[in-house]
Amino acid sequence: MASTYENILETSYRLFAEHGFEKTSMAMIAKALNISKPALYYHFESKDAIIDTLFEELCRSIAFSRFFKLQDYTRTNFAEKLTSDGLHLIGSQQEDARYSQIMKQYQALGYRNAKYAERLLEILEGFTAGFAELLQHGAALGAIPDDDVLVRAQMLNMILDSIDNYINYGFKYDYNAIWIKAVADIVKGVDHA
Amino acid sequence: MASTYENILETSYRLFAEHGFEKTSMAMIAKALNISKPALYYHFESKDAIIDTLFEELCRSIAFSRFFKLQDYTRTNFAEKLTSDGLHLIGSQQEDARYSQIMKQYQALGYRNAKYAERLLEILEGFTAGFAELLQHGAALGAIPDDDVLVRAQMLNMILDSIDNYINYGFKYDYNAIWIKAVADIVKGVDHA
DNA sequence: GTCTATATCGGGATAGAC
DNA sequence: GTCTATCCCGATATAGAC
Repeated sequence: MASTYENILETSYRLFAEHGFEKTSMAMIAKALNISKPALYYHFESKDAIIDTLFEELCRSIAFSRFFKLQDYTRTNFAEKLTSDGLHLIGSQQEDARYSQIMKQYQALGYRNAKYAERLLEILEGFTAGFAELLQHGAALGAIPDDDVLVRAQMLNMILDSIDNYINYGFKYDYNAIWIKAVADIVKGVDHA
Repeated sequence: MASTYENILETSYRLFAEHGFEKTSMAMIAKALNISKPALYYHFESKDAIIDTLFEELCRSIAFSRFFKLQDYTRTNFAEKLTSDGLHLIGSQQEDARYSQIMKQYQALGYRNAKYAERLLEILEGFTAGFAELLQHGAALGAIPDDDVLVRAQMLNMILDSIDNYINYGFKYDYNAIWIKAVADIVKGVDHA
């Protein structure tokens, strides 16, 4: 049996994804949980506190190193591994529609509260840095060209981020083909014997 | 002297970009214009009506064909023209910070009102279709390879969309280099004598 | 077309009992 | 930890005069 605290977070997450932060009132959350508003306020001092807590949880769950493990990449499997790790990430986001919907709202919150914008930028920068490190590693292995590593990393990051967004928009692009081609363009220029 | 109607739209646009739709009250808009709230309601029946009108204006101003003109592309200038047209679009968005901030809010609105989401998808799809047509044209000219035209078009669209987003985030990527490399990857595989 | 004044509603948040 | 009842505020929106 989950604690009330956890139930609140879980239900809030669902309602926020469905209706947005602004249109989800404390009354709605309470009703969905079959508890009263003051009971909510016992666990969280404000609606913003719920939003904040969810945000911190989400941020912790996103990290480049959770999806791309540098030590597994070798000269011969580099392109193949980069492809499959990316496809795995794409697949996991295609399954969880709520994730992108919530994240987009935190982006919007960034206007009024710099904290959100900064934290999200950190995550994106983390991915760019992760790709840069990975490509550097690949270049050192001789698996990919060693020029323009940063620009290549930024492109991979953008493509992956876009794929995430477009999935959320409901586009029926062939994301796997796009990612495969993106990786192919990155590794292009090196022969593999 | 601009009409009150136009002044309302202009001022609303500015305030919405600065504070967001929800935190911009009708009272704020009225005050900024030195008119009263009821005067606002004379011109627009609701706050949503202002938001809607701005949205329609914005949508009309965005069209693939405004930036990329098919008839100007030839076999020899194809890559060069695709690059410069894209850079031009990127440059114009770097100058207008408000544009992306407003657009992101309309994206967020899409949750509760499908109309916004659908219209924005139409625009994005218009760009993808535009790139597809352009690349098809380029392939017919012999300027670029003729395989995977759709995937290539989707990638260009994603990169351009991402660049727009990242500019808004405040990232200091080298966007010109990214776009140039994206175009180079697209045209790769064809010799130009 | 614009004003003053006001109605009305829904939201977040709290007091105090159990 | 949870409840009932209530406060308070700010928002949209309107009535009716000028």
